[in-house]
Amino acid sequence: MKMSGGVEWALHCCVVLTASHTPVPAAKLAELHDVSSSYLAKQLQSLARAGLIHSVQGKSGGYVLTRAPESITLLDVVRAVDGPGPSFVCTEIRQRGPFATPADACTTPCPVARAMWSAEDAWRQALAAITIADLARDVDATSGPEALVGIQAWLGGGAG
Amino acid sequence: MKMSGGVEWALHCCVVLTASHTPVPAAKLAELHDVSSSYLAKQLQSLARAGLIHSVQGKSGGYVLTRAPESITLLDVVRAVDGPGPSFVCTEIRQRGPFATPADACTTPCPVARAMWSAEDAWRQALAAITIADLARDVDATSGPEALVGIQAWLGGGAG
DNA sequence: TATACTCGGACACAATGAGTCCGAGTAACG
DNA sequence: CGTTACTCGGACTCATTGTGTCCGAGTATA
Repeated sequence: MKMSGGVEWALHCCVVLTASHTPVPAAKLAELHDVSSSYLAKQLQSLARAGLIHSVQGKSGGYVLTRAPESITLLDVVRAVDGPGPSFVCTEIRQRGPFATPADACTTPCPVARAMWSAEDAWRQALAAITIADLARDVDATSGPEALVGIQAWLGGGAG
Repeated sequence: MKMSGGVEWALHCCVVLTASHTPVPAAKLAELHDVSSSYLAKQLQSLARAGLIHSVQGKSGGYVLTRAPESITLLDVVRAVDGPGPSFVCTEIRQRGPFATPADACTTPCPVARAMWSAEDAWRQALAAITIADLARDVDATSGPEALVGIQAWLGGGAG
């Protein structure tokens, strides 16, 4: 199992967007993180499609958070970028082979699938308990408050 | 994020192996589940490499569980088949770009990675709390005890 | 009205998972 | 004791998905 690397980029972008109330172009976010601008655009599009960020077109356009950072959870971002479906998919092999369980008896999901999904639920619950605001606070504590302030100024100014 | 489909097969095989104390060939497990014998062999090899099942070669060989079903957790199987590494990988983008965090300040992991890994830990913890014996018990309750008994007889007998 | 800048989706490439195959080794059997 | 038939084990090929790139449509600005 391997999570899409775009999730990391998207999360960092959300944290950075916390520091700006004016639209930030994708190119600027890409330069800030030193990643491919074209590919980052794809992740931002996913976030926009999910309604987490709003796209502003035109000359001084870019992306802005639609909600308060406190009301955007990691689960929202992961679902938007990595897809909403479950990672474990049940192919119902219990209904195949010489000892296939008859379809009548399959009113409840396969026990194997139930177990795997319960673990996934624990994962999602943990993700839903953390917000972008929590991350921003944590970054502040780790790198010092001056870091986000400097980024904020850089985002506002036109220079690279 | 997508989990390897082989995990499902491996789990079902472990449950089935619960019903037999004599070696079961991979071909028989494949026929029982109506899946590709060649591909299932790969998953069984992963389980054997991880020490969860023991391979017996020769004419009446096959696979047997090495430990009691109560002491084999879903996490063991998932780690064996799907790989032990974390699904979220941190590329340390905080150390890149114009506002890169200096390496000196990176004594602790990136806050983003910490959050994602904590969620993964919750997932692993949930998987570690469920054993193959639990699954077998659940299958018994769902499909009736006669199912596993029939399979047991079929595994022992030579007929298809 | 012209312009320059933005996003958005459509287009290639690479890595990983899915599936297959044949050879090495071993226990049973004559 | 030799033969045989059956087993696992690893090496190979193909399909799918993620990664990365590109150009065109649209809009606020000057």
